[in-house]
Amino acid sequence: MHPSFFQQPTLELARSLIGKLLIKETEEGTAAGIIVETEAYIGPGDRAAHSFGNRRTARTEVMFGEPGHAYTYVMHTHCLVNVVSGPEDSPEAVLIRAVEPQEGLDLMYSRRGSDKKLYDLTNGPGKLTKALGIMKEDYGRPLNEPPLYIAEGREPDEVVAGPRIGIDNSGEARDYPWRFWEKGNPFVSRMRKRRD
DNA sequence: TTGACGATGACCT
DNA sequence: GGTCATCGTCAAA
Repeated sequence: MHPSFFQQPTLELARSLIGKLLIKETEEGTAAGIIVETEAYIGPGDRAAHSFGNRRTARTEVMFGEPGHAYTYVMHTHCLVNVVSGPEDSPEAVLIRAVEPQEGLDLMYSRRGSDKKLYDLTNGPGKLTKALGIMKEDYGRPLNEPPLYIAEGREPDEVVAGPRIGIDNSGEARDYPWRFWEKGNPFVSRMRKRRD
């Protein structure tokens, strides 16, 4: 995508990313998937964001830079990937939560396990990074050129919004409808129990 | 230097 | 429904 694509407001970008293609090239080969689920994290006023209150650390540093770069983050035994959004000094990002396998299926199976069901390859933020070969070393990489980039995919079906997942300890931010997904797509991650 | 803590996933009952 | 693996990050000591 042209760099200007990433300059739209974070919530619009999160919605616009649905249907786009996320591609990772490695020595093993290329793997790519259509983005079907995202979540927006708008630092300054979002308790669920790592950059809440403009918190600036080595980890959140990339979010303070230009949009369109990768923010990778290690969670337990997994790596998650975000698209940095918002202008410079606005620490915002969009988490890629799920993709639909598009290219490099053999690679995905070898990385995730050949016994896996197709839908289980990439239907979660930690799963898709492993399937595509995205690692913490991708931190800060520009997303408009190889080896990690986003390109036109297909026109998504109906895109709907709802509360984000896995942030139950984030106060009022827990209920913000900042999660977007393609309605009915079988590769969207499963709903988790929420405290209500 | 240390310890508490996850934007998760796999596996078990 | 629940447990736990396993490690980088960050703030406090």
